[in-house]
Amino acid sequence: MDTALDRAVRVFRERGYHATSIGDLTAAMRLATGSIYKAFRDKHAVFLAAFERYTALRQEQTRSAAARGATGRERIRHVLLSYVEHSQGSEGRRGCLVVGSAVELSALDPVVGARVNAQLKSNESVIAGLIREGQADGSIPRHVAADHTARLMICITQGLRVVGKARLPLDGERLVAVAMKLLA
Amino acid sequence: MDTALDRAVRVFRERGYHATSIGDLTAAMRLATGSIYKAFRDKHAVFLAAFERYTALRQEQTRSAAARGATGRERIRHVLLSYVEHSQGSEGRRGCLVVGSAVELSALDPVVGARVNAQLKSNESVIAGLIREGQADGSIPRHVAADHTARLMICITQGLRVVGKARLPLDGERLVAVAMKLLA
DNA sequence: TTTATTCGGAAACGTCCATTCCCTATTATC
DNA sequence: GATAATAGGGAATGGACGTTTCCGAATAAA
Repeated sequence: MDTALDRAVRVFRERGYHATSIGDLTAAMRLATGSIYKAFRDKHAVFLAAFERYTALRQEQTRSAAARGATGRERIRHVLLSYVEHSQGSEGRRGCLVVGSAVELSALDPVVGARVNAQLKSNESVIAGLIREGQADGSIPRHVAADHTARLMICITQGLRVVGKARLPLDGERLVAVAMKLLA
Repeated sequence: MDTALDRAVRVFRERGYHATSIGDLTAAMRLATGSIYKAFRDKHAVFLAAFERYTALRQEQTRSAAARGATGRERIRHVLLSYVEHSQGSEGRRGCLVVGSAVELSALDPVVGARVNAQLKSNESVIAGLIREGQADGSIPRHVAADHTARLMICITQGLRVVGKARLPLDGERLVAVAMKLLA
């Protein structure tokens, strides 16, 4: 079931919600129509489950990226680098389910809207936490405004996914080097 | 016809492409079905025309925002401020047609994909031009990498639209103040 | 006044979609 | 070994969508 959901995640990331038909889902999930409707109430429920699974996976990936750094500053650098990597190439073209949901559904679907909002806030507080960590360990100056800088970094990460989906090439090292000025 | 197209822009921004039915368009454009199909080949053509009109309008708005500043640096500040303003409140909830198209259509619709790509590159070169302008007038240090900084700023602007659509509040002055560190 | 033409409106059509229903294996229970 | 229960597959259905076509009104030309 989880592998079927992973396949659903993939389709929703590529096509978005409305452009994904039940036929697309049956093909991708290798499940017949009836089986999908036995496991989920409707298409919307499949999407919500896929969204949940996607965010859990991404949170884990971000966590492990952060763990690659020793200081708060280095942790943020690795998180940003990881975002750039995920926004590039075939993975980038596949897109981010959070960004996709925010753009396509957030305004008209309160349930999805709430989850997107919660996810962005959660990501933001992770970044803000890393900034404060860096200020505690001395790798980030005290005068950096943790909250506003974190919010701007969220904008950068979400923007990276948009730009990546549009196939603009992203030079990870250089881009992140510029972004790190925000922590000066 | 142009006012009808403006109304189409509005619907597409709010609902995206796939969630907008011809019925939505007739209601918004105050045109009957037959009239729309007399003016445009199909729904896709309406969307393309709306996209064209939207980008023209936004380009003009950005231009006039830039004109509010005296130096290259100040021009960029006003452009960023203008983006934050447009990403907030009801205008923000309405969304950006470029971001929406990038996320929803770019990967599967080559025509739209090309236009989105071109639009992003155009915006990026405007920013890069302003950075070089600032370097010429002394308001921006020479060591700033115009191209990479411009690309990162595009990420910020596109990310702002995503975050704005998700209804996170944006403190324009503070956010832009942080972003201006990229020009240090 | 009559004819030709253009423009907008609305009904009609065929397709595709989400959802339901029913059938068939397979597993568990007695 | 027979039966009940469950899970999966696939055809059927009702509705909505994009598109086409036809009709009437208004305008311009003769």
